[in-house]
Amino acid sequence: MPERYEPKTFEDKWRSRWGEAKLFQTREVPGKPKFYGLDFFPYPSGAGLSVGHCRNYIPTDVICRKKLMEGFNVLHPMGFDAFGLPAENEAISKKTHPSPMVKSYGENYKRQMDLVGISYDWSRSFFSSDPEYYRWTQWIFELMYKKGLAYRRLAKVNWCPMDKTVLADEEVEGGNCWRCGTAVEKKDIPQWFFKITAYAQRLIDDLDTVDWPEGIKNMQRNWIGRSEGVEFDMKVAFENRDSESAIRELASDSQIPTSDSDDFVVISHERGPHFRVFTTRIDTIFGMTFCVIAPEHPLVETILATVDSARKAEVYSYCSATKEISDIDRQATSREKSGVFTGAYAVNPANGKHVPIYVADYVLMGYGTGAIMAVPGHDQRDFDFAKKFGIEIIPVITDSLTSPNSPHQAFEAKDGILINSGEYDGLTVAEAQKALGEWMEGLEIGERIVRYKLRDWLISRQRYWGCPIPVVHSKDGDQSLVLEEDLPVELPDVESYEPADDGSSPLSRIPEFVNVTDPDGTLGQRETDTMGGFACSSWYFLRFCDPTNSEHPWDPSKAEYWMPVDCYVGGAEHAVMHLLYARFWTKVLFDEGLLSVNEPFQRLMNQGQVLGLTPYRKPQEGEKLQVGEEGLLISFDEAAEIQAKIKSGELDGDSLFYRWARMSKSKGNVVTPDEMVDQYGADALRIYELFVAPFESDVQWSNEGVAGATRFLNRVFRWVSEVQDYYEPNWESFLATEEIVGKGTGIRRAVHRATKKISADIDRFAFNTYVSEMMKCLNTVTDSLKNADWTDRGFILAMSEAVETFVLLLAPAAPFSADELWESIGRVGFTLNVHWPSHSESIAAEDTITVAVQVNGKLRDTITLGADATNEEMEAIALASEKVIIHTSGKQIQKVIVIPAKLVNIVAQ
RNA sequence: GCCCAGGUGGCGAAAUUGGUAGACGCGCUGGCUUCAGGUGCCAGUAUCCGCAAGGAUGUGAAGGUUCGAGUCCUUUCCUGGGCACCA
Repeated sequence: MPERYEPKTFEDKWRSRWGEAKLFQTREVPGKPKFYGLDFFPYPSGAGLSVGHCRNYIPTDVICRKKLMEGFNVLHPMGFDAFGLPAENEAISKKTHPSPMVKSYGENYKRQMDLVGISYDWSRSFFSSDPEYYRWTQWIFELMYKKGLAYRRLAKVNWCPMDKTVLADEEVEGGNCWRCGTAVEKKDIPQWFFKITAYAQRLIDDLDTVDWPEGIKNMQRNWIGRSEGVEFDMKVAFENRDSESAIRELASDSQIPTSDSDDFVVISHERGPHFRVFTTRIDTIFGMTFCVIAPEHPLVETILATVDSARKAEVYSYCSATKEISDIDRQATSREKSGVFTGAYAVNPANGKHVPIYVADYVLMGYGTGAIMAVPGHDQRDFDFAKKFGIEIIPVITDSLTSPNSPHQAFEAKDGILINSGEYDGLTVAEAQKALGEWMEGLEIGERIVRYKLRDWLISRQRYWGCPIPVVHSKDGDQSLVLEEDLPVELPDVESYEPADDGSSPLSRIPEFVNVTDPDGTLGQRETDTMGGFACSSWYFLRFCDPTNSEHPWDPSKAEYWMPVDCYVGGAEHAVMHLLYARFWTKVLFDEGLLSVNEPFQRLMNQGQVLGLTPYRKPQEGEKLQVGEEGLLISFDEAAEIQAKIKSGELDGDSLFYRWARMSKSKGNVVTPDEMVDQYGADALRIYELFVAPFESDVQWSNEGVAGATRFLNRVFRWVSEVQDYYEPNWESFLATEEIVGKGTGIRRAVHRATKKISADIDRFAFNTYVSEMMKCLNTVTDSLKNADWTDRGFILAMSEAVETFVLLLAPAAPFSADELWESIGRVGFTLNVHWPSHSESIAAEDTITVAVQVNGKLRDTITLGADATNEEMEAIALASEKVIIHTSGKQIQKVIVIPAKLVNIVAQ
């Protein structure tokens, strides 16, 4: 038995023994509780795993290993999200085919995961690009189609000119493609959508039933964007009677109602022009001093037909100018408001007032009705617009603390009292919203409704490397599903699969794929778009329950047993993509009776990122920077050169700087588990990753810390080897009858305390304190090794218990070392098959307590008492303390507060 | 602008319900072991004053509640993340 941690002498041995024993194979032993621990489905990149990935996989592994030891049936699978853009782009750049490429990358991932000792059941693994898997992705698509939840329509969609495909709304970040950062364009193409909007409310409501980080839940709520408000009709009025004839021509019904005002011709809203607006602040309706419609709003055409040619030209040029501005620019909040008066007026239904209708690009056609009532007194955007165009600002909500007439900004208070609002004066905002909503509903000019920002999920991609959409288009324009028995529609194996600039799919260039004969003999053409990668990852966790089923996507009884995922671990970057889609699919499958759960992931945890040190160089003259960058990424070699030049005075110190950045191959800051395992060992890497910071915090990687973990493991090995010769394997039965006195009690106390603390820490994802408790426990037991009396029987028994328990507590974090140590004390088999240690409260309890003694809340003394000391004893001894007497001299003791076993506070004045 | 998550030594951090702030580790300092050390062991390490005993200060800032606040309340500043002319 070595006195040091020498991982190279035993890691390979245990890796192969675990494999031979099929140690990680999922067991479904009847009568045991189940635990499903899952990591996010990774895309196997050519760069391989970094220590950042390990920060995801190691904690999940710790949890799963502990659950196994606690007697659970554990499902801990891993597979690969192989379809999709990143794989295809990587294959194109390497001039290879994605299929063999992702397989070899997946193999490399598996090798690295095994290297680190992650306990995955590889017998359940698959790639999302396997036909046996995507067959069922297509099957679920067909289910969606039959339920009316998958449909195709012409839509203005986000087009990435670099990746040459459309993107879902969730894949656009600040107007740019989430993968390549290119500005997206708008394009009109017929596209496939999933009707996720039908589930908007349930996707919000059921967030209350899952144990997820509050931040992720909020991001989903914001993304779905529920808002409650009132949608109502407004009549349009025109400036002069000349317009009336124009309207008469426009209206299908020539009967023009009479005017209800001397100055205006008013068209009834049933017959003539009218428009609807949506507002969340119906309570401010008396403050409406204008209306705004989006430049794309159909009402613009109607109004233009009625106005003089000069105004017509002005409005028309504004609307066409808007089309030239990109969405990103148009939606920049910093932009100054622009717009133009249309010549028409809207009639406020609440007070009959006529307010001008403007066209302005700050109102978007894509949300609500594309038209708003503008209340500059209580909406900052309307306020800015009113200021610029000199429109009246009427305050209608007041708050005793804030001036409603503030000239610099709108008063957007959500609570307050109504003023200037006729019969509604004096009501609160909430009361007025209810009253006005009911009033409008009574008159049938409006109704209270709920709106969502969420839009349907666009899944078509004009790319090769994805799951084919199992649809055939017939010549007459009909579309039909591929028969279930003909699934999967296999992706053809072709050499050339590059995307096309015109938005056509590469599959459309393959006649053998496109042209098919329908069962009824007619000629049809296959759909050539493929599904975006997120479709494939929306159900993989279900397939893991029954991965080799060739008759069904899964056996419902198996899904019922394993689902939901008890603990799902991955990065926060998927908050509104994968995590929303997977919830949606789960709900659809639940509604179909295929699942017994409504939510797929009961508990979600987001690990922090691992950041690598990244050198940058300030640009020299003529060099261009990427958008948002302050310097140019350089290699560490280049950084070293520049540093030498700075030292010699050739360059100034500002020309180089370092930054912590997410590890990526392109940044050259990746630290791989391979190099860490080689240098320090897998267990040292695991211990360090667990210990370095709280699970959810980002960490700045340093190799020095790994060396610290090695030191800890060294000390563990030295301790066990020292105890080894005296180790009593039957300590448990002896301890049951023999009473331990002296040094042994302290050892036992430390071990039982550690067992208690560690069991709780792992459950609450506090892996850093798990490791620190191991270190503390080790410090205690090795301290008692000094002047050890190996003739003391109690000491030997306690030490034997300590070694064995410690090794088991260590097992989830450092499984290689644990099994090696286990063997070295003569035990047979694997720690994973041994039951997790339990603790005794009475042994863990201290026999003395340290009482803090305060005078007026300041610590003045600490005293040690027997654990059974009463409050009265604590008080008496505290009052007798010399330091207390000094600090209370000349003062009157007002009262004494005693917290049992903790503290005495003497209040003196 | 809105919504989250955070601010604790030189550094990573700890502190179940309000009850001895800084556990555990890294780094650093001194000592021992060593031909040597990127080894191991021992001691020290929040700040300020002091030889020491001891004292004062101290969890971003300012108030408040309390016998007692890192923890609860109010205001505010800063950092990171997300959303954003969404009516």
